[in-house]
Amino acid sequence: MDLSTGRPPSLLGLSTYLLSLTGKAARAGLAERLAARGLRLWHMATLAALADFGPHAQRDLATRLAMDPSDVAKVVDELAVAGYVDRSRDPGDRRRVAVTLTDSGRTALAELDADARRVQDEILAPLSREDRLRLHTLLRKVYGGLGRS
Amino acid sequence: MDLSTGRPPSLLGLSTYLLSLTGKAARAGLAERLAARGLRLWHMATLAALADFGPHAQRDLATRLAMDPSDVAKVVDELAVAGYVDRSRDPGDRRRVAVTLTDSGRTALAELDADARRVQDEILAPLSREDRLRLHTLLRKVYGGLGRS
DNA sequence: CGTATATCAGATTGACTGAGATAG
DNA sequence: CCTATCTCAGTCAATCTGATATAC
Repeated sequence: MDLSTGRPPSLLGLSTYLLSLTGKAARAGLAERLAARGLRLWHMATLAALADFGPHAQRDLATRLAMDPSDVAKVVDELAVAGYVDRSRDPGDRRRVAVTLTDSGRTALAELDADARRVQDEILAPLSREDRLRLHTLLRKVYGGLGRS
Repeated sequence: MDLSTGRPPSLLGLSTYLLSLTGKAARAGLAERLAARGLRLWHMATLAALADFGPHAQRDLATRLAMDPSDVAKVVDELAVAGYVDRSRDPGDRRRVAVTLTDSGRTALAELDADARRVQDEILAPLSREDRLRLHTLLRKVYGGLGRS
């Protein structure tokens, strides 16, 4: 049995299969780096949302990142324990918990972003600078169309 | 709180993040179609491997598709129950179980492939024909580089 | 009273681990 | 005796459900 030819060509002919494989590799690569810091992907996404848009209620974090509200509670709790975010009750609506990025959190995010770019450099190593730009543009278009149909 | 701006721009600037999102959408879309037929992604991948390369020992299927041998046992068993594959002991090495695609399996695979192409058309809807070819070429390059470093 | 937010416990799923049975 | 294949039971992590407490 010759396995040198690798995966089924009929699957490799599907762009969506390639998207799935490369996306999984990207995800796994970054997850591994984050794990070395005791964090997971949701932690980084949450910090990024706070850095880009300022304080959020937890419900709004869930909406923005398409994550489950019950998981937000846990992730935010872990970030608070690490000192990366502060939590405080919204005085105007005491059901809501305002989550704010700390200076320590901002510093950590910068390191996570550097990690992410290192992983990206590894994953996209076969592409020239121009190819990387082209790929990014195409993926943005595809991303923009998700959630319709 | 304005959530209309969506996900964090600092993440959307990462091609690997976009790969992860679009890959997940592709995976979920196909998984949904397969679920309607009582199948999962591994079932299709297994059928495709058998169609492209002929009969495999289960160990070789695991190697080719990078799937866990213990999961192969279950997937192949389910495919056998559905009548899509036949199992028989290899006379030359009676440890090995030769898995062969049946006519019924080949017919089913053709339908699954049609499903996959429909999902792909939805996912890649924002792209022109030329863009789709470009994307495919770029993804093949990226795929070809996976597993080094 | 009905709805929204946050939180928790538990179900579910996919991927992986370890051990045993059979064969080389 | 050691290794390879197949199989099963169980673990682990990520995701999602349901229920509860509090506030609007």
